Amino acid sequence: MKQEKIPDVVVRRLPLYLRAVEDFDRREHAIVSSSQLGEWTGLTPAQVRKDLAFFGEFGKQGIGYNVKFLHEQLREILGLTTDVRVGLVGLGNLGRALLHHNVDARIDGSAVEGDPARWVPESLRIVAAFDVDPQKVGITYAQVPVYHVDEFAAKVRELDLKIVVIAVTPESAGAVASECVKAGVKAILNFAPVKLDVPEDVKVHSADLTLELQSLAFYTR
Amino acid sequence: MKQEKIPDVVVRRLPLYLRAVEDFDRREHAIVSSSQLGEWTGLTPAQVRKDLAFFGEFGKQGIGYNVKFLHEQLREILGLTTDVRVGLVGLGNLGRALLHHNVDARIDGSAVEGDPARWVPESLRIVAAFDVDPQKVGITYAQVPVYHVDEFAAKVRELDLKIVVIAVTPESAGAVASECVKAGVKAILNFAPVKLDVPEDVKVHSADLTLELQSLAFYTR
DNA sequence: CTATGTGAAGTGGTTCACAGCT
DNA sequence: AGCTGTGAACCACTTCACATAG
Repeated sequence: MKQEKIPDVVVRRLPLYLRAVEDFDRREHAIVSSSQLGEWTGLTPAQVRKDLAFFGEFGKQGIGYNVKFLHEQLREILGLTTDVRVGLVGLGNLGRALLHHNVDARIDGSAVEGDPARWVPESLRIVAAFDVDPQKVGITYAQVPVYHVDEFAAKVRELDLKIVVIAVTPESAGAVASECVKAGVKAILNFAPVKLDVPEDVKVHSADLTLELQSLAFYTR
Repeated sequence: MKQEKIPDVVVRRLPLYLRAVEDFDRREHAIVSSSQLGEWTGLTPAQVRKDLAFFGEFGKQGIGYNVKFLHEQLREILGLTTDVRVGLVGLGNLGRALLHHNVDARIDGSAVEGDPARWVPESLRIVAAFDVDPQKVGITYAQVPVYHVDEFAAKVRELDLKIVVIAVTPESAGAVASECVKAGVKAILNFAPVKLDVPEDVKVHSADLTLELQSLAFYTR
């Protein structure tokens, strides 16, 4: 292991490994091999090993990886061992659906089979929502308090929001992103169909439905 | 230009170019250069040129690209010049939000500034939804008829659905994907947090909220 | 004999740089 | 002079293959 910069592609695969390991844990495997993880995730065993090697030597040669140990390590690496508090801006249809998703995953949590709670670990949770609509401000939606966007900066600090989900109109998304940057938020999940201009040290992942559909359209001809 | 296989990364950027060109068109530019497109999309001019060169010689040396012509070519390439009919399986919170999104983008369509309709061209539209809940089957939600999943295969053929959006529970997603494959669907947008096993010739794009959030969490430590 | 960790080789996508057209 | 199209150089990630440990 060398503590160099971790490629983004690798970081994007980590949650996949986490999910795989949780599944093996649930199925009571004590040990997993890189081949098994590769099978599960659809990646090559070599890639699994290389990726994990960025962060340490988690396996035993000739044996494989201890499931519980690797699970803990991955949570550690991803920063999921402590609470990661998430804010949501924009309570339109999408924003509300995301809030429902947020609680649903928690409520059916203790349920059997497929156990959705596993997919949204306790540590990663939307704890505050923001909107401009006076009708929405002040209420509690899906167990999450809704504040006016004017309070955004203050609440980011007060609640120590680490990630912000942007689910507003394309026209407002840029302004919201600026607010995030000003407030010191380093990670943004953007659902608005616009490119957000942010400093290098702020990570933006975009979930742009239209872009996805349009590129899929290419493969239908 | 050489009619080789187009890399997936390139295909994923095409909708971005389309969006950029639409914006330049809206702002009444007759010509764009690869630098301008690069600026808009956040890519290098060289990459823009290389990408477009996969499909033909659309520009004029010393001049740039004709906006209207490039727009038309991109729509052609993406297969958006004819209707692309989309089906949605799963009418939970997320599915319903997607349907609203579907109409909203259309209704405010003629509005000014930022013009959301541009982001969801007429040609790409959810025209049928499916669920198992008898309460939902038979109604029309957000102007889209809701059928029972039992009718899925039949409706895919009847309505010529080209893309299917999966917004069901992780437990059912696999089965729905199989149905898609059987019905000949070649493109799937999957919102369920599971890996779908499909043949090579079927494209799956996954929009996995939890994966995105978890990988973002990495950058917050 | 099994499976990790890792240099070395390979692959594929990006950037450079320039010929050629306007 | 300005800008495209493209071979060549470059770079980054992936896969191979093997020394090493159990």
